Amino acid sequence: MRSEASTEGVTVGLNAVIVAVTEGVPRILSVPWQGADEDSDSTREALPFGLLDPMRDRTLELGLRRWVEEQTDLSLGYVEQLYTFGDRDREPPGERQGRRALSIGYLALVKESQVGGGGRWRDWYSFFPWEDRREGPPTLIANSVQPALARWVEGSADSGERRNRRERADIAFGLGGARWDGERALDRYELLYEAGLVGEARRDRVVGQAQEGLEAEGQSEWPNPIPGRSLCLDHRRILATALGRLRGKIRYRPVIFELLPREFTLLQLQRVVESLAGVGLHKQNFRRLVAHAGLVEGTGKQTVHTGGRPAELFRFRREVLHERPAPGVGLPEMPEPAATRGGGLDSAYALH
Amino acid sequence: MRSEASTEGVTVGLNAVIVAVTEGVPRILSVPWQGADEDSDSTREALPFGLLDPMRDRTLELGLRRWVEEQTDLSLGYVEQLYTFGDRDREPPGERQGRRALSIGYLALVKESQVGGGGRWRDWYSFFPWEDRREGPPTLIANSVQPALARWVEGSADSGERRNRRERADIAFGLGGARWDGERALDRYELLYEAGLVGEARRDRVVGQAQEGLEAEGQSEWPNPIPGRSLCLDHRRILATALGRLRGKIRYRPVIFELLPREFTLLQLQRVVESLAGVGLHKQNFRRLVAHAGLVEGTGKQTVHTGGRPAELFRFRREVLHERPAPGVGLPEMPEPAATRGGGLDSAYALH
DNA sequence: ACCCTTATTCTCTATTTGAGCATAATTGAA
DNA sequence: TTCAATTATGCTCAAATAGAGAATAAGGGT
Repeated sequence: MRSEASTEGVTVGLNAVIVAVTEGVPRILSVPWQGADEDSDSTREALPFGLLDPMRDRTLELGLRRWVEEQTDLSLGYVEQLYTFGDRDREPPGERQGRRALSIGYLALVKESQVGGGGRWRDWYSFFPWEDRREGPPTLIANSVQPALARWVEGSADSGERRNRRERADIAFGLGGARWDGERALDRYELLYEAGLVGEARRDRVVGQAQEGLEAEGQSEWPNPIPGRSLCLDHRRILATALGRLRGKIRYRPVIFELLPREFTLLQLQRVVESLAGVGLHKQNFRRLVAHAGLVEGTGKQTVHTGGRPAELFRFRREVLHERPAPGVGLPEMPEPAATRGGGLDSAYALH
Repeated sequence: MRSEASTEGVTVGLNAVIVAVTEGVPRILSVPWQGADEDSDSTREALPFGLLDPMRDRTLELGLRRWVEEQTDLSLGYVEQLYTFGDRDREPPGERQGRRALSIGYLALVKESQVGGGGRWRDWYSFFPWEDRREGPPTLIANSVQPALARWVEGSADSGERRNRRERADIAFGLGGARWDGERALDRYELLYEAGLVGEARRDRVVGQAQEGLEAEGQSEWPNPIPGRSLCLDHRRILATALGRLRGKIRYRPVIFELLPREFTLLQLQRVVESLAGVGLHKQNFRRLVAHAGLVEGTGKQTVHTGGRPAELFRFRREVLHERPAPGVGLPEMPEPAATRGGGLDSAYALH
């Protein structure tokens, strides 16, 4: 059961989403990019990446660590493989040079203290403004995303396809009575890509999956993109994958402490969780949750106060790994967002 | 920030873990294997796999579907990418032919009706006998795994390393007061591999990460492997990844219905969940859970009875995707396994 | 002393779990 | 026909968890 095929000319790129949280802002490291993208300045930026050296790197993760440490002065703590992307059509035409490119995305977490002046630490939400709901659902969704998606839904001639699109849009963005699910960050980005609502789609000549009514190459017909910084190649897709994965992970593994100093206040911890989850949390209940779950333990020490009563310093409690099968900060199911209710796109269904 | 490296000679294999559940037994499809493994018959079997044809396959997943459908008469429903493996040292020496092999693992779910006579549908737990706890913790753990791991722990000269090993073993296998976590199937397999307790380790000449006291090549010193069917290359590792991932997934996405006919009884549903999760569930509470969560809805129809009172037929309720952010069967945290308590390996800690 | 800010403790209620008892509807055997 | 076995389904009760917020504590500044 082996099919013989020419696998020559495959290039393996290792891409790192390197995350840190500073002052409540989740940030990722980006680097300049001198590729052949024809698009504007916004895509002249990339995730740090390098090629796998098959003769040198014993494992993929070691390869990643090698050149991250060669090229930055970061020391990566937690590293996790995310996904391998290899769509032929997800590269800009200028980049395709006869060889097929795979990119393996990695998620790496570093502590705030590692955020130096060197690289560009971009606010993660500058790439996905619709993902930050700490202050409630962003107006961007009601003002831009929802109408644009509605147009995309209506843009299909086939009524079954319209239902399908409406369903996907509702579930991804929590419209029409559906609830917002922070972990679906990739679904949301992919949907916008398919609908031609992000710059990369235009660059790749994506025509929203049989986007009837629009000419494939009729560039004047492209809808206005939703705001949000682009990246070269498929790097914003990798970034969305990382966001969704990390949001899921913090719920059942104590990875959040990789982003914090050894000792921290509960509010610091809460802010880091909130910044990644993209939702605001109830302070007293959050405290009860992490304390009761045995995730943290108090050191006797106190902070030098910054504003109010001094807070106790806590540290991660390693023993929790013994006690619970899935120790994490178990985010609440967010309260129903009053804002976007009702005006949704309505429903149908398609799995995947 | 691109490092130039020779990426020639990389081969991309697409591997499928194709899962079905029949009569309460979770099964995966395997195929014969004529590779250069020197080991015994047990490794002459493989996951179905094929090579990516970079010129032909537009996406990785399409490539996978192409040759699965070419080579079997299965129609894959749900397909999900698992992980990309590329350790140089995880292939048997005979297989390394100058080129580096990456394997991208996929998980695919098919319905019971697809299980034909064609392939070999192996009981998933025949590869991982320690993972099936439906009848409580298997005696295999207390009888074989625990003592063998204890020897491995003691096999290190360095006391810090011993603590580290003990910690990992405890958490992975739920020993020493730690709780069993079904999703750590990969951790468990990797631990056994490192400890030289599975056949593949011997084949690959792994010396349990600085296994002092054993000669690297002194084959007579190898510990007896833990029972369980082997596979060629790193396929058992992919299989373990799939098991852990699927166990996690059924908790928050309704993928379980991909394995069931369109209409089913609640007991059928429960048996499928149990078979994958590897634990037994409380019947009445399971019923309450899935009904109350809105995951299923009754059709008026009844089964033709098989033994007792006829059961109502249910079907998956698509609308649940609108109502809950993470619809799944939310497994309970298993009751404390009375059997393995107390006799554990004791504790220390190491993240990851 | 009083106000502002943040921390921390508690209460109260509603919901979700865990466990098990009781009842219902079949089939097959006595 | 009646009973035993078997599976389905409904219901209860207590414990644990989650959501919301009041009340109190401990700092700084004016």
